[in-house]
Amino acid sequence: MSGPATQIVDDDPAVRDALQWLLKSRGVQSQAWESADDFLSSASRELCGCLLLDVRMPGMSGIELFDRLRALNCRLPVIFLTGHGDVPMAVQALKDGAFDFIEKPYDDNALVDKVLAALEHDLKRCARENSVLLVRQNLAQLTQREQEVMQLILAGKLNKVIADQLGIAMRTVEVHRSHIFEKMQVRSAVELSQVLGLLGNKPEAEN
Amino acid sequence: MSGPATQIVDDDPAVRDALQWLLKSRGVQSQAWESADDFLSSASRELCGCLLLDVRMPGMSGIELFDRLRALNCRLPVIFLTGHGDVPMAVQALKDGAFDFIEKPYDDNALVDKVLAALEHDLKRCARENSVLLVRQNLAQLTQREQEVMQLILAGKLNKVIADQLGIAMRTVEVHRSHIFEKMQVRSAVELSQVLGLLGNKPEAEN
DNA sequence: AGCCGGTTTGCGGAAATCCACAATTGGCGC
DNA sequence: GCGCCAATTGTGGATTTCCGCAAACCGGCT
Repeated sequence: MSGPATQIVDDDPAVRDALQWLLKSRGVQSQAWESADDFLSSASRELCGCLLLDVRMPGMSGIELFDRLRALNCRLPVIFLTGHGDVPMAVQALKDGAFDFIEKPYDDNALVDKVLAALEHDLKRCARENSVLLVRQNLAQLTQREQEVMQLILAGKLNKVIADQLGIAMRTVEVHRSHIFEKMQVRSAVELSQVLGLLGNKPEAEN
Repeated sequence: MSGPATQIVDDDPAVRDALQWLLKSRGVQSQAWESADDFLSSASRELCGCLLLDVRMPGMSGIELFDRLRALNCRLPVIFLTGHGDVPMAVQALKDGAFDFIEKPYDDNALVDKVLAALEHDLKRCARENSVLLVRQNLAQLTQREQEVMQLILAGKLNKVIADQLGIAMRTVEVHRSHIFEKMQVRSAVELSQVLGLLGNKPEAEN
């Protein structure tokens, strides 16, 4: 559980050892896996850090593992490693959201730099992810009715209008309103809209 | 000025003609330029569409032109074309925000698809850009004082508190407030915060 | 039946917002 | 100096928000 670590997936034991040794020498923790299935079945999807994936492996390829993880809503930054990379493959991987794409043989310093960049990137991502999660949790404990009222509040409507529109008394709207603020841990409609603004805005959308 | 068009920059006349013919046959307007300098000096930076850049050219390379444009705050999607592309170059270009990277010889259909994707992408970008521009214009006509007050409003503070903090009467704050809403073309603090939320959220951040 | 939580409503008052009307001050340009 | 504009303030009233206190209804669970 500790800090951010690098997950290495490569079928070649020599490569795994070399990478682990290299990273360890630079103070980067890492775990290594022999195959994509191995990683998928054992690793937590909640972790923070980055992935170093070999493209060509027996069984599931690195690319396929990447796709699987994205489908599983795992946003860990992925650095591909390949000895037979071609341009179209690299381009596709990057456009699909891979963090980097490195050809073997790799330069030690360059690789470490990219890993460090990925780790730093993921720290920010995790921070964002966590605040988004918090907001979602707050949002989840809102009643159906409260969510309706919230929508109307965010639409900038006055309590009076909301009451009319929902066919209820203004007082009721006021009660909902205060419950919403309480559960969402904000103290004004402005804060509410700002907090909610975090949800729709992923700084990294596919280009 | 018409609709979105593709700007082609390639030193080889045969390639330019082939591309223009290909695009025209698919209903895509295009303009061609012989060199990066040529394009830079003649083309408007306000247009909408996409760029098709040859990487290797006498004088300024496509990559360099790309960097120049980014420095000039031009966000047009760029598709690189190259006959001697290597993986690191493609990766760097994509990480720097290029839209795509195609090797020559290219497949006609694939290239057109990518161009169309870029054009569609740019339509959305332009739409976003325009609304952002509008907001900026509104923001620009706010007085110094009004901007200060706006910040405090967005911080969720009450008029009374704002008045204290700025050392002015509450009435003055109210006046500023109404001026702000008027100039920003919104009718409540909630709308204001939503409109302002558009500014900080570029869907495309560098990875 | 009894309890609980969501939804609803009313009353009444404190606080805040919104606004029209009115006015003063100070800087800037013609 | 005069006009213009930003910034400032005041008065007073209409409207809205915010809240505590109280209570009713209903569906689900024990």
